[in-house]
Amino acid sequence: MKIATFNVNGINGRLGLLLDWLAEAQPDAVCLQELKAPDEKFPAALLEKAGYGAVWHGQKSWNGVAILARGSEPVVTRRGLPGSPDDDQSRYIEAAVRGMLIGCLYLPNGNPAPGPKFDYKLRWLENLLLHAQDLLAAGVPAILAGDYNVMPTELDVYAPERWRDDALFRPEVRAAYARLVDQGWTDAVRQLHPEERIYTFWKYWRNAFERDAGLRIDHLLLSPSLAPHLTACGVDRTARARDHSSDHAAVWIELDDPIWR
DNA sequence: ATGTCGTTCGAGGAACGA
Repeated sequence: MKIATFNVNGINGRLGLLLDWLAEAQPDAVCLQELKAPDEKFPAALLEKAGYGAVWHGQKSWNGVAILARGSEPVVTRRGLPGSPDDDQSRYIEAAVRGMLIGCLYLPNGNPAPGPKFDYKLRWLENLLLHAQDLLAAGVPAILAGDYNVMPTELDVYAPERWRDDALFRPEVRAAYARLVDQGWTDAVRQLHPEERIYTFWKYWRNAFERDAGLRIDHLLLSPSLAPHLTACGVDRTARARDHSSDHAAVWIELDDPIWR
């Protein structure tokens, strides 16, 4: 079973790109972030035509997350993280897909730091950690995938010294990410490629992609029951290389158990 | 400090978030 995460940076503005990528990559399940579209403008019919059932949690202008499943309808288990009823930003959706629970998240950027946006990011992280702990306690096969807006280590940044004070790399957020992983989650890409420089995002500015001046901020975390089934992973750079692409590439993993095919 | 996008509002291009 192939599961991917892709920050599309505007689902309607990049619909052609998304459909091309789906046809080419053929993922079984996909987490999408930054839809930048309200619920009523989610292109469900076109995705259905492409063979994907979908659930979504939209928002006008900003944020917005969705989960796609090839040949089936994801069953929503929650929209928004528990413990944050006053959070009006659409950044989390969770659904059951083929016997596993998929949490799709778009963590706050948090810049400028320090400041209220950074505080919001830290609060959001703490809520995520609480929920992630509950998922592990429930013992279900689960995956938490999305745009974390966190580079976990120096290996995940093309120029660590320049990002030291950025909200995506500050010690507080790296520590929170490390605590999340320490709960028992497996960072899939790092598990298979512990030493390799792998990026998933490149700014639009200054030919960052061409220079490979990137960041690894899109992650797929696997619960203990899923981690042993991880067989492969990758970053799809071809879509990022196209004109008018998202600033993120899609990241995918492959799980081997026939139960999940 | 800079640069580049998508989106909104509202009718051209600025503001905002990333």
